[in-house]
Amino acid sequence: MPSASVSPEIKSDVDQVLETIIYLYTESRRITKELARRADLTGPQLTVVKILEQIGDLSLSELSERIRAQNSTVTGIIDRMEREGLVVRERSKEDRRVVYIRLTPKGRKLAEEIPVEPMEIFRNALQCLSANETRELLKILGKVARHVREAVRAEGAASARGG
Amino acid sequence: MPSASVSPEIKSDVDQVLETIIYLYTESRRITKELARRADLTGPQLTVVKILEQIGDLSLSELSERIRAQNSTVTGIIDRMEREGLVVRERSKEDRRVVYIRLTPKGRKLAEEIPVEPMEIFRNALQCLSANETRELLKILGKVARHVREAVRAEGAASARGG
DNA sequence: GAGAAATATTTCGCACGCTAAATAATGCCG
DNA sequence: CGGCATTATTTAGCGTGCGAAATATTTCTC
Repeated sequence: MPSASVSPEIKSDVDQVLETIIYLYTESRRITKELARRADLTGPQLTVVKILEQIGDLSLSELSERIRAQNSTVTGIIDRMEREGLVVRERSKEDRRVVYIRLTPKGRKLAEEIPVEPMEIFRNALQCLSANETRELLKILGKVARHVREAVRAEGAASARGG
Repeated sequence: MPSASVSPEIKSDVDQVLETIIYLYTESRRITKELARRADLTGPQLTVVKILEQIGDLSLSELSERIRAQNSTVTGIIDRMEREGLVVRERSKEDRRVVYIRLTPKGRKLAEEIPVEPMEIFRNALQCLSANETRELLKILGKVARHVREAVRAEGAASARGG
């Protein structure tokens, strides 16, 4: 997890914002992992179980998209979950390239036993803000994200020219 | 990277904030990785090289703390960097338990060739905000972080009682 | 000053997470 | 119909990332 805060002593507001975002993100992962551990799952496995519980069967690609990971990554996660008897793979009848991932009864039972959604603590913390604050936060963060997106595009163009 | 946005259709402000934070974080990692790739480095390796360039020699523990990773993780990163001749390990004379990590000339040269700090794009985007917006952002994010910390403490206490 | 507790690093085993290449099945176009 | 690009998934190889145990060294304590 690279974060590279090079001079931790005198921190500008900007660096503090960075720091806080990194804290919030890593903490949310840590929480997911901790919740998962209680059910003998890993973080990503808990995420998968909860998604399948709420949405139903998904193809591997759909699942990958949901959890923002590559297909090859999810293949591995599903391999291990299948080994543990939490899910099964089922080839689609319509398109035999597609594999659906389905919770087994064991997987479903386990999902039900974990009432808290992975991001719950994080979400609760955000709900402690007033509606105004939330809107303001969203507005400002949105602006930052927009600038990052632009910079990324510019960066991409520069390197395409040979950066 | 578990993110579990279960219903992507109707998103509340809260979920959008979450989404944006995740976007900003993952994007900042992607950018580090892309910058690194141009110098035949990995993301964490670039981070290490830049930290050592700016701060000087660090013990493995100090380095771990900087990049917010476990010692065992950093041991691996340094192993590979040493193999590539970018850094050397040197045992401390005062405390022979301690290992200092030092850039080789090759490593230093490489660091100098990468002028952009890993988080530069991200930092620039934040600097596009007005001073007021930055303060406001910091204030609100700080509040969120405080609530998360409290929730985490409460959570910890609950599980200690047998959660 | 010897044994115990503490500290710094490494080793081990496992689970992501990525890219590139391989495999399998579908659709398209002449 | 036959080949060919496209799409879905898996395989292979590598680099993190973590926790627990092992190792080496220092410090503390009696």
